[in-house]
Amino acid sequence: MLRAVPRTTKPTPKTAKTAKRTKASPAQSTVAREDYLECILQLIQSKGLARAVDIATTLDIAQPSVTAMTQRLAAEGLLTYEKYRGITLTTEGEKLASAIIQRHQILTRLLRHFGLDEATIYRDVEGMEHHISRKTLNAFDALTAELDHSPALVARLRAAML
Amino acid sequence: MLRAVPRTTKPTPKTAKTAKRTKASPAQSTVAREDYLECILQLIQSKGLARAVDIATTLDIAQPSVTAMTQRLAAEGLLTYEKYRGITLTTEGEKLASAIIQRHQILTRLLRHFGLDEATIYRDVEGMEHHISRKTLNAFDALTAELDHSPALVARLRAAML
DNA sequence: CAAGAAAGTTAGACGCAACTAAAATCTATC
DNA sequence: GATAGATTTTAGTTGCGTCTAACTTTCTTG
Repeated sequence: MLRAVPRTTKPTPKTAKTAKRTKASPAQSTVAREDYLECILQLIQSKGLARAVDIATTLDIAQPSVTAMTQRLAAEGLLTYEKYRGITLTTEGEKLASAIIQRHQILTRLLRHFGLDEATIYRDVEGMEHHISRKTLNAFDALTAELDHSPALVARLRAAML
Repeated sequence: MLRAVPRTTKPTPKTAKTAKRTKASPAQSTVAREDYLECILQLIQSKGLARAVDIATTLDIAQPSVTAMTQRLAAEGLLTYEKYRGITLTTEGEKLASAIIQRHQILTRLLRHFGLDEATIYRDVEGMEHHISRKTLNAFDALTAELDHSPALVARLRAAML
């Protein structure tokens, strides 16, 4: 049984937060959106076009979900889309997608220095990539450059990880 | 107008995926869950108890949301909870929360080496922490140790970031 | 060029995690 | 010990991103 606790802990300093929650602005860049854009640009680059089937397979989601998201992205001006026809990224969408892919690569290059298995690298990058600021990304990029030409450092690192 | 595209791109090698989507297992550790656990343990450590008001303030969410999540976490055996009384972490919940906090600290220590503003560090850590494997975390930890006693390396890094 | 197969879409539903408004309970104080 | 104020919970919605089933359109192939 838990005993009730006196409420006299302190007047609860409400210092922490001010912003009252950003009521879902229209074209907010969410995780799923970024995954779709990344996938779409990659398909276009590798196959010349991005089909719903392939997007669904790559992202491991059902096809109707692709249609739904495609329509959202179109409404937000990130891609052009015509029923039963094809998908094209707008200039804005392509710029965004490129940035996403670049971010993905920066992260991947960094993690590769640690001698992790590719599956782990992939999962972690997939997870982290949507939450990294440009500033931190720059730091990771610089770090990767250092590791690139410091085999000794990399060796020490890997040794310390065991 | 978009022209339809011939479907002869290739038989679409379905190599990518096999697992058919893990239908939401009962006690899956999601981002929100981890945020709550982290917050609860920190409140307990700093104030001696975790009240719903404080959790709500800290996480910047409404109080009813705290109640809802508290009940879920209780149902999953991560905490003990009695209506209108208090919250206690179970052994399992506390272990999990500790790991989450440790992960948070490892990430924070790494990012601090890059000379970023605290707000950026905090946001990025908050974002990334839920998506990093133990393996990568170990690497980050080793990396931090290296940076700790290599001011020259840190200096080169920061210079490269400008 | 007419099936049949493949791809895409619509419709309807669900789970998560949040919200507001209103009710219930607890604490403190007179 | 009653009651005002703080805290917590219930009830009812919402939006996102997913799903399945069923339907439509497009492509391929004999």
